[in-house]
Amino acid sequence: MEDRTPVPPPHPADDVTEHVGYRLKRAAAALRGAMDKALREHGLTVPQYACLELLDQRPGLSNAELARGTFVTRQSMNVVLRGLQDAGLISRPATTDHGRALPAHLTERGRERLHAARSAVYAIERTMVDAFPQRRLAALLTDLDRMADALGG
Amino acid sequence: MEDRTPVPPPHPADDVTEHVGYRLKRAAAALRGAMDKALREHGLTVPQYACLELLDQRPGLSNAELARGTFVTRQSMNVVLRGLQDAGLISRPATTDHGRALPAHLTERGRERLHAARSAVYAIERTMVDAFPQRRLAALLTDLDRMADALGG
DNA sequence: TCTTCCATGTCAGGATTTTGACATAGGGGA
DNA sequence: TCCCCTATGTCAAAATCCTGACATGGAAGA
Repeated sequence: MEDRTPVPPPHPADDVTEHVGYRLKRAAAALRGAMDKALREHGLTVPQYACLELLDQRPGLSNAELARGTFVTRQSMNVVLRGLQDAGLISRPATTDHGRALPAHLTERGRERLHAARSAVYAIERTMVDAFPQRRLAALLTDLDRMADALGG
Repeated sequence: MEDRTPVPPPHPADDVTEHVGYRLKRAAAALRGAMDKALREHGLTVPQYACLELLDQRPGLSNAELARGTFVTRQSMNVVLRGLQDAGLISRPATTDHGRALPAHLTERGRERLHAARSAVYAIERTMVDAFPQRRLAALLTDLDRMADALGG
């Protein structure tokens, strides 16, 4: 169709705020802020919630796997897990008979806390999705993924 | 309480990785990582680069204004500015005759450093944009903005 | 004028995250 | 078997960022 792009229009924009990176950062910052505020009322931080959510869907994940799933380092996830463990929201065996990875699991308290916080987070998700035409949702998701893939995410 | 949701169609996905928030976080993390790696070769951090870029387009911005423009707190931007000032990349008057805001400006060294780093960052931007159909770029930008606006960004 | 309010710059403290490093466990070849 | 390579968990130190707080400058209104 209109492959009529004589000049490189991707982003010759003279204004940084027109760049994809800037918009992405802005949206991510807004999301982070909203989640941070909402989760504070449930006594959770964003990484903690992400960890619980991941463990709920895929029980038995190890520290390193959780770190990759939440886009932080192993070391960061390690302190997050300790916090959750001290709060009694997850459990981890002290040793394992095979390998080094220690599988983590939600406790009953962890499940309850997650379910309580989830509604608040879902409301935020809903707010985001309702902010633009729904027919574009699928495209948005795939485009975000493609960008991440292209950057080696 | 809440009447049970008749239908949660936006994203009834059972998998967290299907959520907009997750994708957004993933893309932002990938971008951050790529920029971090590229800018390190130029002796800059991501916030430092963002600050220089903003100052190049809008000279005279104050600490608080830069903070809002880069989505960090005033305090964080303050240490960033000190670092840039110590490195001789920006200049800030010690006092002002009117008000409290201290207008910052790029030095010649700052401009040179920015121009050098800019090419690396633009290459990343290009990689992102080329990862999806070009006709969707405008929609993506506006949708990201709408999400941020909806969340109070 | 004076008083209230908001924005700004800055300090102090703590929380979070990262970088760097090390030892261990397991798999795959030579 | 032995060696190499990768992955994992963990420690230590530093960097980064945020929350809370305070004092100042200016504007708006009584």
